[in-house]
Amino acid sequence: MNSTSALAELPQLERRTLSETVYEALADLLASGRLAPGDRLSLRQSAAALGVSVMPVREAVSRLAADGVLEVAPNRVIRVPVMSAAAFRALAETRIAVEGIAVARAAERRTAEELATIRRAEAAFRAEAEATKPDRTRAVQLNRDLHFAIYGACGLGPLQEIIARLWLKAGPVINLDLRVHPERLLQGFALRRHAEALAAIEDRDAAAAAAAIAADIREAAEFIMDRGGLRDTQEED
Amino acid sequence: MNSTSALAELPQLERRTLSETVYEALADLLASGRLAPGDRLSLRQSAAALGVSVMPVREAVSRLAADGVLEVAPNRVIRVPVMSAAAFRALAETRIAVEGIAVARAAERRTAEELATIRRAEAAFRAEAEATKPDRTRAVQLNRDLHFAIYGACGLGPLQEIIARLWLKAGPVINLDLRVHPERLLQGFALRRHAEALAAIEDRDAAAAAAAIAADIREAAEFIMDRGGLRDTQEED
DNA sequence: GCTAGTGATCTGTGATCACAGTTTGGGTGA
DNA sequence: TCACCCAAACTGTGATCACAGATCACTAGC
Repeated sequence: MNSTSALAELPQLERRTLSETVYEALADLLASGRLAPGDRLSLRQSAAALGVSVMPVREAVSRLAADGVLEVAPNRVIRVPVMSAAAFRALAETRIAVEGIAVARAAERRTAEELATIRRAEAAFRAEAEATKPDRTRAVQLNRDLHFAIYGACGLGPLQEIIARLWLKAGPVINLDLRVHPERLLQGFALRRHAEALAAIEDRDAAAAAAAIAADIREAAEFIMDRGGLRDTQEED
Repeated sequence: MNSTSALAELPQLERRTLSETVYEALADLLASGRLAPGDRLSLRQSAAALGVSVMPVREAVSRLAADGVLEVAPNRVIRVPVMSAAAFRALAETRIAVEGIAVARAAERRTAEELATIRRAEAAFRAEAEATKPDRTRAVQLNRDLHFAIYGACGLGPLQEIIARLWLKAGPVINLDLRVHPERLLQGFALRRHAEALAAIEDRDAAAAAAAIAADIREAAEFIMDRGGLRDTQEED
């Protein structure tokens, strides 16, 4: 060992377990709405589809189930929870409260670089949403990127993790709705709220930023609830 | 089937898996501070101690690890995370923000019954704390009961789950400190803040209730940080 | 023609085995 | 006496097997 100082600079390469990979694959399926509320999941089938044994899938599913993103019925059936309108409303209100805190803090504490990142993310989403033929999947991803660019400036790691879990939980409902009613994208509600949030963050106006994000969340939730996008009872697919 | 109406009254008995039982056992160990930051955990030893195979322990540990309550080092060593002072501060600030929301909502929405429950919980904690020879373990449990009696009145299920996870994460640090410095209980900080919170909830004064809980959390956190209760680096036990 | 029952096949859960990587402790070398 | 090294025992991870319970298609009986 002749150059210990050089070795110290080596980045600690993270150990990726199969379980983690499977978790991310499932989480992506849920966040993008390809797994819809009520859809069932089989350990063996998922394992076969992913080319692994059931073990990693078990661990990933149990983590998702612990977060309420999946649920195992007393029949031992794994499925994406079917949220009642009341549950969805409670989730939306929780998001408004928690994400409101994050945005408010972000507005107060954002650095110039963080502001630049947020601005870029806003522009990227705007470009996609205003495109003549917007790609919904991409728009969803860019919307997520924008929100988390904002939350990333709040300076509170635990809060960001909480929000990530809330998004995972709300993801299937929101993205399923977006697949069925893509016109919501075109109405530009989100665009307006994002612009308001960006302006407020530029001005370091915490209250206005929180209000903009709250309106963004509330309008999307109300749109979905008005459309009856929530099934009160499970349907067969 | 001659009495279908009677069958309909049967309570849906929940299925308890071994993993769940193990999870609760480990969570209790962590929440009560019997597992301290830095302590290591072995799957096989835990399984042997609980009289089960490693499988249920694996699932329980993976859930705990997903919540950041346990961590698996790149060496594949499972241990209770050693929080830096900065991480602990961030956790405390997150708790102040999130639990502040819950208390504020509880103050506005609490029913008479919920208020009675909170009042009883406050009296129980006070009785234990003012006892001539208070039982620390019991006091910790009663403190937890009081806080969650309040949060239970906020009307937002997802928010309560978030707070439960935050408590699980902070539990080892706080309760370890309480074991080392039991005198904090006697100084009555918590008692005063609890009384303030109770009074504010009675008056439906959301801001005052949030301030009281914020002070409760902040004072406990500052006490711990002043005492140097946080190890920046791991120690062997 | 319709319902009740029955067996094959699926489900998740738990136990056990196999494996690669890590830690550790005892011994051997200088 | 100290440093090094090697082997045994441990670690979590993944695969496989066994099992009880649930589901579903099908058939026997009315």
